[in-house]
Amino acid sequence: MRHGRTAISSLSSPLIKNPSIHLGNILLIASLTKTLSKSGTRNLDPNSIPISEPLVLQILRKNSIEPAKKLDFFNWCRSLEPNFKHSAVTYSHIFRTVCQSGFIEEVPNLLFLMKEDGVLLDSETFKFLLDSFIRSDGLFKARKVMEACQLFEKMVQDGVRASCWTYNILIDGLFRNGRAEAAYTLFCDLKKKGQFVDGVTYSIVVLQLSREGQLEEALRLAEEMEVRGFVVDLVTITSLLIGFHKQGRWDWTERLMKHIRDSNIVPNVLRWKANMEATMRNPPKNRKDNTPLFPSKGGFKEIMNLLGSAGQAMGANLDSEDYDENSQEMSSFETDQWSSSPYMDQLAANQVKSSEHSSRLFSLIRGQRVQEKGMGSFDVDMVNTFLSIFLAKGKLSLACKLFEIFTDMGVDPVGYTYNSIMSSFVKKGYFNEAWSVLNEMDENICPADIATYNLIIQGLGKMGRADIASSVLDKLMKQGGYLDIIMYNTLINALGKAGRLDEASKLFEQMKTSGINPDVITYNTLIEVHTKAGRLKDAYKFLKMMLDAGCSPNHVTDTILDNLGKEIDKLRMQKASMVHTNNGDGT
DNA sequence: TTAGGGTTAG
Repeated sequence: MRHGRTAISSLSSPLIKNPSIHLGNILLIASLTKTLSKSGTRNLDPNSIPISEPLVLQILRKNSIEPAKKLDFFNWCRSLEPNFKHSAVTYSHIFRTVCQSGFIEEVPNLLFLMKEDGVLLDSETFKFLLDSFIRSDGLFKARKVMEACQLFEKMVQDGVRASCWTYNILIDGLFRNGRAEAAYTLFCDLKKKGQFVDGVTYSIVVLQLSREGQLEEALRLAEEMEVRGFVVDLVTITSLLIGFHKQGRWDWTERLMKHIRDSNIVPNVLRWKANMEATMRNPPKNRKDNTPLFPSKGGFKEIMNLLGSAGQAMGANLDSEDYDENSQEMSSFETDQWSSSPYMDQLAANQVKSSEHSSRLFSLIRGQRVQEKGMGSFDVDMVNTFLSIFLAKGKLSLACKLFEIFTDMGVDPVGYTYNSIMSSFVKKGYFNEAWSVLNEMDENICPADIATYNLIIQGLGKMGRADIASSVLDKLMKQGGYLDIIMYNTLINALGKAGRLDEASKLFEQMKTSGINPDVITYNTLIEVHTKAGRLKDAYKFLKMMLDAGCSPNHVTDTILDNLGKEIDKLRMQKASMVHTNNGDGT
């Protein structure tokens, strides 16, 4: 009851002047009254209900009230009387409400009001806001790097305590949003000052270096971690191992072992992997069945329809007959025969039992790390990681077997697992399989996320159906989704490969206007598709743009530029020979 | 159950 004595009924009159607010608050007042009578308030007199903080919180916590109306209510309370102030808890609530429901643009104004109310942002909410601004996990999360940076500076100025945690969100966000330079500089500065750097900070930087193929530097940092007393843990090691794998440098694991104090981790990871492979080498039961992977409820029907006649085949189950009729690519499938599969039956029938032989090898209790419990304690994320490594190597059979073991242990595959499997089907050109998984993927089992959409676009691009991609995008946008950098890059690639270079360039512009900084992949893709199309001037234009933007080329750029160089030479030769021929004619 | 590992380019 710390705030005013204003009665609700007397407040409804000024609101009527603003119809939209009025409508929202009629509902709120009704709900408020209901809440009060439920909580046993006696002699409910609408003229004497004070707006108090507990009441405000009660309203804000109600799931049945739309976020927009909560915001209306929040502002309405504030307009009641000049002295009304929301509390820190209420601000924390309203921030979560607006961020989680797509009203992130309300944040600056709310911060302003907060300052006016003399309320200081607590560090939890600070972390939450920073995270909302800079990361892009879900379909509906906004991503605004510049705003995030400004928010960060402002908060630190206002006296909110920065921590390793907040800096890590910032560094990771900068890396993920094409600002590697800024991220790395920040990391080095913090290190120099000896502040706000912990094992996770190192792990974030090691990951980025590994991704970029800068393995020497990544290893050096891992070594530095040890020297400075931070544990090189499983997450960091996994990042490095994936980097090694991508460069085909498994031999580097020895160097890694030398650097790591806990000498058991790397051997354990490798032994775990070897055991897994051995288990999978045991002849699978290979019983063919045509049971759908997932209980069918449909979904993505619209996309299937768009594909027209090709869509006929898309509902097809995993049936080996299909492959023989298809391209050469398909016939290699025979040598990498997965089992399809008793486990899938179980999955479909919702009867997942635990199996005897495999559960001893892999215990999947989330959060337990290998250094604590030895090799039986990898978590779900670890399995997903290796699944991806197998898939990237094109070992679908191994990957599917792992998937079976995984589900057999009673672990529900997460969306990521489905995305991985579909994605590698798409990469190998098994579109029917990919679409059938997609078709069966019920929104309730695993909601489609941005990665799902990304692989659809990738698949459509590979099928040479970039034309359909825009329809998929429409569907995504209608659901309130947004495009992330991977989506843009994938689309640009798909359009470029389809020879629709102007559209690709248009998308590039759109990407910049929407505040997403093109990264090295964007530029590489643009240079590559323009080179292949013989538009060398344009290719060169994008190269220049890349350097001007301060985006450093990487090893992939080298390969692409080699090709560009060759094309330019070829053109010179042609010109020279033409001149030569002309001269020859002349003499 | 709280920030980091698994999706995009050659």
